[in-house]
Amino acid sequence: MSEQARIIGRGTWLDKVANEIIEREKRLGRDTSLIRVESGLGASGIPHIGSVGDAIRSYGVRLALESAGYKSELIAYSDDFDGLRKVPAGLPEWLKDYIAHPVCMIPDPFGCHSSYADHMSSLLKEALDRLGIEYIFKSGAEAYRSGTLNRQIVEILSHADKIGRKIKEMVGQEKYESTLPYTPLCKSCGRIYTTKAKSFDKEKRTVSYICEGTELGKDFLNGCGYSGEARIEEGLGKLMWKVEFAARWAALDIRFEAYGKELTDSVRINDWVCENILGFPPPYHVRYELFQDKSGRKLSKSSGNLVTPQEWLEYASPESLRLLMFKRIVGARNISIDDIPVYMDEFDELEDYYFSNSRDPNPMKDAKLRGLYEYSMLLKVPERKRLHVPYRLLAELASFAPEGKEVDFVAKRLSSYGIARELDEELKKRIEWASKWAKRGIKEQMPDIQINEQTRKAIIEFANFLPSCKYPEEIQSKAFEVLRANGLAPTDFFPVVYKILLGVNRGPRLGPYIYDMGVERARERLLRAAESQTNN
RNA sequence: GGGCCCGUGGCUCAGCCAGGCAGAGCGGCUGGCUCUUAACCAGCAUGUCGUGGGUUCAAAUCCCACCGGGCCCGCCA
Repeated sequence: MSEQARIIGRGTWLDKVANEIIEREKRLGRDTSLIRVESGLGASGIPHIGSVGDAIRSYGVRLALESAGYKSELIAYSDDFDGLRKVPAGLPEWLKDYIAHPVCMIPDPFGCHSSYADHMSSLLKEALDRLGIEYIFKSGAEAYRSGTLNRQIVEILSHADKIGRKIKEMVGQEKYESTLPYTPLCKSCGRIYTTKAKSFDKEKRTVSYICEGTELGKDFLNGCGYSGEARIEEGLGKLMWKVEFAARWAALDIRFEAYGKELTDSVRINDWVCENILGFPPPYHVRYELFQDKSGRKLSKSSGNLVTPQEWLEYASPESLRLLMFKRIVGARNISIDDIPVYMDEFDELEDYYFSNSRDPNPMKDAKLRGLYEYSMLLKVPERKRLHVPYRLLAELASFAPEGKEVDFVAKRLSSYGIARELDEELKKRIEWASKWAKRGIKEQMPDIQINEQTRKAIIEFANFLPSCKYPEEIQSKAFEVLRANGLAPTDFFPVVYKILLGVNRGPRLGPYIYDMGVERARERLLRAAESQTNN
């Protein structure tokens, strides 16, 4: 119990993992002058929040290793030589002609990058850059081309029978008892996966193959019938997934890699291959749950619940996303863009804690909270607390701010509430995030309003008076003047006005609001609404 | 067939990985401020922490079994 009470590093799971890696490396007696960690970058589809999550977490482990006094670096390895398995939802139909072609050899459907893979991994790299994640980029295709994996490929192919039997034993898959775990790029049709590797010539370092087709999903994909030989040195072929990680780990000297739970079996086999065929103790692993939407379903483009890092960073700070990933590794997380305010405020709370004088009575929790903050800031802690304004307040204010004037409008409000006196860059960014969030996906539609004759008269009268108003209070007074003159109660009048201007039946004090949005514009909106009712 | 996750106030969830008085936001309700309207202020929650066992001085948290919901693997990558 006393040894359990020891605080490791900064008290987070990142420190615990780093510590376990270090202990293990010492036990193995390996050189620890550089502890390299890896994260895979998928290149077969639009990157979602989980793809960057893997990299963010790996980078966190890197920081924790360095924090413990060990040099470390993160390799971001792009699977750009994988074949396209299906056309992702939302991408052009013509891509189906490229099924089973390596994604690095498919044209970019968006037309802005040199290939499909380049486009996808650029999105990922851009997100990582914005998140302050440092990494060394490696392209899988380039690794094959340059011979990085040659030694491992030869070892694996030389022991293919042994590996095939082991795979059968471990997961029951029989395929590799009769096929080499290597898929050459067909010299005739340019596809991988459709080729079946028949035999390996260790002397010539070639694989002979026939392009005979393969099952992909539910369909069978016909081969082109070509048969030929692939030389390992040319890099025109790749290892199958059940053994590819192992080759990478050994070739790049990887000591840690996290993985999502769907890869469990694959990692088990790769670990075995790494250890027993390549003689390299496999990296230390942590397994994490996949990110799901609020109803517990998998995030996917076709379900329309995809959360991309780009989207997140449009509405929220990089540190909020880093916090989400660092907070814990265990358990599943249901995430949704709707919850952005929660994550933003959570970060502010953590920052408040960090800079406050009160301490959690449990030293471990205290350490963890402080550590979590430091890691979320990538260990670059500011001098003092930044200004915190509840995200929902910003969003609320921005939601009825006149279009294009959100920042000024919200800043003015905050100032009048005494929350924030001046508008600095930090606050400006926050307002922009909250404002985009609040206004996301709203369709410009005239709300369905019932206006009775009395109210319509009052609204028209009020609207026509607006252009002559010079002060907010003038507008406010006029509103009451008009509604009384027409024998209306405030509840007959205001909700309708708000509904027309904002789409909801409540809102900010009317005078200043109309003043801010512009009297001409308000007049036009009110008249249009009042008149459209006449026609019904 | 194998593995995993989730189940906490009306709703959405945090807390669980390193046990220490059951929490937050939203919604709702009451009152204040306001020329009724956003914001703001004060107040309001008798919660089987899915169920049943176990460990412990102490369990939402750790262990076992079960129930309900969901996911992954068992093609391929």
